[in-house]
Amino acid sequence: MTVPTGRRERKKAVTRQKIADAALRLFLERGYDAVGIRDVAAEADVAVTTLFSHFASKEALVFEQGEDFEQRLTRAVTDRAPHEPLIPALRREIQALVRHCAADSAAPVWRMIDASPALRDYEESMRRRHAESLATAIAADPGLSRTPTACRAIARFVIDAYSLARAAADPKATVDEIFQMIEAAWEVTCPSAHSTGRAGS
Amino acid sequence: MTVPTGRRERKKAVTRQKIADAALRLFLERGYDAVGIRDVAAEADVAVTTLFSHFASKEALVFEQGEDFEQRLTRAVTDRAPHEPLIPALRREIQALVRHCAADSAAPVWRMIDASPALRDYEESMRRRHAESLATAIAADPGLSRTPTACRAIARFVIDAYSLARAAADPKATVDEIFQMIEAAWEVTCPSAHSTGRAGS
DNA sequence: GACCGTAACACTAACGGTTAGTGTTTTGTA
DNA sequence: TACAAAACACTAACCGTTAGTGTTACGGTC
Repeated sequence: MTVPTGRRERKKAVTRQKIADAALRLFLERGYDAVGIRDVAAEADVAVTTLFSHFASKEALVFEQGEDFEQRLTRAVTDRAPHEPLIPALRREIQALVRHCAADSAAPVWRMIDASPALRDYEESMRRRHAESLATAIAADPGLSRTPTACRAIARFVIDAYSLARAAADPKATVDEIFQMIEAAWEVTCPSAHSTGRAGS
Repeated sequence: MTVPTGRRERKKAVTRQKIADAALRLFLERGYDAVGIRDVAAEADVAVTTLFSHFASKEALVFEQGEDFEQRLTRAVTDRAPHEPLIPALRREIQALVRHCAADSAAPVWRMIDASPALRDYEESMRRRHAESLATAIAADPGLSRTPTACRAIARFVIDAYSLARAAADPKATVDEIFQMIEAAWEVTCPSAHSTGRAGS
């Protein structure tokens, strides 16, 4: 039983945060590649092995924090209004996510990520996992009965939109442009014949 | 001056092939993760540094061989018949590439790749570079004047189709299904008028 | 044919991320 | 209070990769 109440949990969270803070501070100060794991561990005053018991990799020190990404996308699907069409809901969420990166107080972090190939690769492979979750969420919605392949494809396209928009000069316009394409791609997968209208349930 | 005729070039190519062969043999025998760089170097009877002067990384030992991928895609764009539409040409090429992986004598290699996260990640980040080349090729075609964003998006979608199809139970059908979506997405970017669904910004 | 610049190759040693192995302390619960 | 589990620490290593330093073999030139 035992609701994992917990002092231990709290201490663990504190240690984790201490590590994450130290890492981010050093990374922003000296640059991601110029800071070693041993530096971070020393700065956070923990052992290297302790660091790795909290974070799976060096890259995770950057990403595995308040990243709602996956949840926010799947919830944009599952929690949308009863008859709201899928694609606009996703577009709105992607817009919000992109805005959050571009104009945020956390902009230096994203500049750092863009500056390091290791971090960019890590992010992309993360996003691929997110795409799979998103595909599952879409496939699970009884209102839109599409093939698994169509769901997976659309999920990838949405992630592509995010990825391209984040690198673009005008992120907002980029999202809009790509989502027009996604909308068209989605409608053509509609099971009930095809025309402009969508079938809903 | 001097077509780089060459005994030296030949010897270099031989060494490179010797390394690649040794690597592939060991990888297939014991599994990619169970074989170290030092093992490969020893098997090929070269020094570790020599190995790395021929291949940029361990993963490159698997991929950096007869991989036409990038060229084949860009050529499918640039070398297609004068008035042949873009998307069907790309679809044909992707079909060929997927078939080549799935039913080939080289199937064990692809099974090995799918079994190793490191290799999968490497492949994906490779494909992303390929997508950029493809986008450039599409953007350079004077026959289809689309925005850079539309070109980049379509290029990504095409790569997604390849990626999803390779993992699917029925690759051919998967390519066909996703390319119907891509076709729709591409047509909606046509510069020659048509009512836009909404106003954008 | 001797000569020189260059590129391939080798060897040692190391660096940086990551993990195994082995305790030691803390903490929740019996 | 005692015990099991989990966090934490430390050493030492593994593995991919690179720097530094030579040595050798080739190709083009005089």
